Amino acid sequence: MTEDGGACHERMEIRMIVHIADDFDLTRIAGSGQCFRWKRCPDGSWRILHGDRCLFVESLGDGNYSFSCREAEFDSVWRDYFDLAENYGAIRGRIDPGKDPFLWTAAEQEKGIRILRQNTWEMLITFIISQNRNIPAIRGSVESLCELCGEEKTDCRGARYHAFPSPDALSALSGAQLKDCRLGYRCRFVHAAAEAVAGGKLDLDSLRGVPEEQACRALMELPGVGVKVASCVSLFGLHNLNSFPRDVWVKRVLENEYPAGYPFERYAPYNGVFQQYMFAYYREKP
DNA sequence: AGGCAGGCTTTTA
DNA sequence: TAAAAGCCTGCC
Repeated sequence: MTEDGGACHERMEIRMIVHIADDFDLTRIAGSGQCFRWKRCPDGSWRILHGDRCLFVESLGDGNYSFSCREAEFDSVWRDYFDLAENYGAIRGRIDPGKDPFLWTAAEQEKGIRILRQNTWEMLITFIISQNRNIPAIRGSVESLCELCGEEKTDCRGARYHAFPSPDALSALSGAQLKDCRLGYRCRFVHAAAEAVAGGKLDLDSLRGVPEEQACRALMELPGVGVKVASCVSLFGLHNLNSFPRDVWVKRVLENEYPAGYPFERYAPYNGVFQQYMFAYYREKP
């Protein structure tokens, strides 16, 4: 039907249609500051990189989505990545608009966000990089790292991409190479984290399922990992939905909207989900 | 002892 | 020029 601007190379991608009745807004997830390797394609689909995999997802409306994978891969990889077993509508339903109008508005406005189950190692490096930087700058550095030492792959549309670097690949980089990724003073933090994980001193898999506070303590033994970065790794990499990262925006929310204190007990064990609504909502506010 | 100011690299708006 | 999904050090 419509020509592709003359650049219509044949697509070999497999497509399957998935119906998702629960919250699932690709644009909001992409903008929520938890993933830095999603890219919107000119055709409106999203290219999503996860580990060494690449997926294209597109919203078709009415809760239907096109996924560029077979059912087996959807079931074994992406259902988990998108946390589709969790009911985010029900989590939002725990907010009483009368008791907490601010959080209710934030959640209503940012409806569609989910907490992705991302790779713990990738989250550790990404959030070490994130400190004192805005989201576009974080994206740039992560992408540079991946191009520098991530395995080169080809996606189902024939384009090249780089997987996130392995701990070994990253720990093998020289200081000068890391500097080229515009990491600044975070260079030594990234290198130390890569050495710790590659050398087996820090076993990220062993942190799964352990209490959030214990996991954060272990992460904070790394230089450059404080409370904020550790809680991001806990929430986005270990999927501890009660972890509550306090960045500058969330601190503003707590100061401005909850001067008498925020009711953490009321929202356990989903404090991290509500944190995402508040973060995204406040960041977009004029 | 624990709370706080200042510094740190670079990009973005 | 200030601020950015912060952390570390040194000082009191």
